[in-house]
Amino acid sequence: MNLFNDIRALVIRSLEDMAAEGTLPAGLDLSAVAVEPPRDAAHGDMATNAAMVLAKPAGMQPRAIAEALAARLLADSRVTLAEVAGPGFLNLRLAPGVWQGLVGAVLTAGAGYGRSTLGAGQKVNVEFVSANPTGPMHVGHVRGAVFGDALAALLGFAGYDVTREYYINDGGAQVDVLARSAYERYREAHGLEPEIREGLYPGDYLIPVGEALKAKYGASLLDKPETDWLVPVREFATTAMMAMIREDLATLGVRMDVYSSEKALYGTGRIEAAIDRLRGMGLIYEGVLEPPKGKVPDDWEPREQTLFRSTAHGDDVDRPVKKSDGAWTYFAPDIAYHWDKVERGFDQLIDVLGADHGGYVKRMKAVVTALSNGRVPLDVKLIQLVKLFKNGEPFKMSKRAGTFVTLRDVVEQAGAEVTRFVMLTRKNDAALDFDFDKVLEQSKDNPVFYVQYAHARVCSVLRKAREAGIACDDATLAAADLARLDHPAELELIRRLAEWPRLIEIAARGHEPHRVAFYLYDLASDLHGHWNRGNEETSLRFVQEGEVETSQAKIALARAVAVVISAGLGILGVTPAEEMR
RNA sequence: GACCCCGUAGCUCAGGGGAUAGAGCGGCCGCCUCCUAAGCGGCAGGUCGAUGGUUCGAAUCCAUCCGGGGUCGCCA
Repeated sequence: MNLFNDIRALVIRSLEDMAAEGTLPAGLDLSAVAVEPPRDAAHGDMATNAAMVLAKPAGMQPRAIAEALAARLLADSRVTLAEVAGPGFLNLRLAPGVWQGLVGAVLTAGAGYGRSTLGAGQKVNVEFVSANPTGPMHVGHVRGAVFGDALAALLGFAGYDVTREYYINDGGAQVDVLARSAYERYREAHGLEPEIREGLYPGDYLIPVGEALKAKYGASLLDKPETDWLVPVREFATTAMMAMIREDLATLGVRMDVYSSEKALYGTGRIEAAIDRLRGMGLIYEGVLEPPKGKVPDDWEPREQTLFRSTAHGDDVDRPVKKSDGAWTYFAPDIAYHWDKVERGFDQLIDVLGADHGGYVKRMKAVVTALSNGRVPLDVKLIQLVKLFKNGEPFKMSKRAGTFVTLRDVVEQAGAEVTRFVMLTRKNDAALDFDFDKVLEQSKDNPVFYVQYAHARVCSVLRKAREAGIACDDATLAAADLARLDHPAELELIRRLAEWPRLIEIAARGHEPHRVAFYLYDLASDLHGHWNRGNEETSLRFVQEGEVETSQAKIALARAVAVVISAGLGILGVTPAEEMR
């Protein structure tokens, strides 16, 4: 149920009819024809740009097209007014019954209102978080986790078949560092002084891992060379870290469908196979890179490496897949991993990465383009920094000192739901200020509270109505005499509800879950405004003393608002509040 | 030096090529005998960083500059 799509379909059909009867030339491209809410509500309910878009290709005056189109649209019972305005807009007014009927449709569809078939069941893989398994998740990971999870939910709502996936970076040098760090804690568990050298992970979170190693291995790993204990300790520690990370994610309300391991790609021949495939395309060669201009690293010296010709697909320089010592770079298993995703049949890949990985985007896109023969698009969403504040003062964190702010710190202080909502009140590529005090403030300055309050107000109305003996289940409300919703303020609120399915499609197409948060804020604002109008105009209050049928119609509207807020919060991973106390 | 992101009201930010560019905060003025005033309404505040270009139409797309941030072979 998307009224804008319905009316657009009507416009398109009318244009095709006009072409068939010769009013318009045949074979026009109608893809740019749009039906949108006008900027100014005084212009009408909906506006189409058809006449302006088609004027040139049709070789006609915009006005002539608009007028002919208007005449046709008026033949439809839903359209009550169609007038040409401005440079050639066709402004439409719809019959009140169309809007009133929407309230019933929302209540009938319930949580499904706004669901779209846009995705047409296409398989989309959203890879997000992918934090190194070397410690607990910190605040920097939180935003990516929330963003990825909400994006996945949004795409699911828009009709895509979504897989949430975590790529475990358990194959590189950092997990060896983890193993050495854990080994020191193991020694500590045996009463020895741990040597947390420069470069090791100093965090306390490894102390229980050391204890657990002692419980499992006793003293058998003490005084052994690293070559003896590195592999088992690494295995043990990464498993422990991943268990911790899964718990962290659960704390935030994030659940992955698939965990993929980098390490599992080694020794299977899949990295080699992926590189060979690229080699077969002429995209792998041995060569020496130019030193970067401007800022040359101190220890730069030209070396021959195995390179991927990413410049063939839009990158700026070719990228090494092997280090000078012959080992794979991080890039190589990632190539194999993305190939694996392509092979698993995904129609679209999305990687959610920290903004500091921006330099990685072009080569990754080049890989996916090459390995899928251009079939699979990869969209990389870069997540900007979160700056923490407390009482307006910057909140410092330092990973090196082991005193970084963890995901759990954030969730314990702010709560998972508040954290999720606030993290989505900015576009992914804009930095975000997160103030522990502000996000918990119970006032309209706090968008989480503001939206929750709107939902709670509707719940309050329903409680009052039930106390007054008015039946308020959704089925009854949907069948109410909705024609009684004839006040301009009521119709305005309904128009906002009508935008919800459209908003979903726009947000899904752009991979922009923040739009949902902004929409909910606007909807909540409309509800609060309407509520207060009831102070002066008592006929606008939802519960009308002694008038059951009118009350039911008005309550149906309130309930429809709550249904949409609830659905929107659901996408963001937030539970709607029944009351604010 | 190259690449990526950002630049919109005093501040924080929205704005899928459309009409007179919006919201919140801050400032000023109002609204509770009344379903939650934890709220609402109004006023003031803009050369959309700059200059060109594409277009019937540009904050939006392209180019070039300016300013801020990030990244830049053998880390992941």
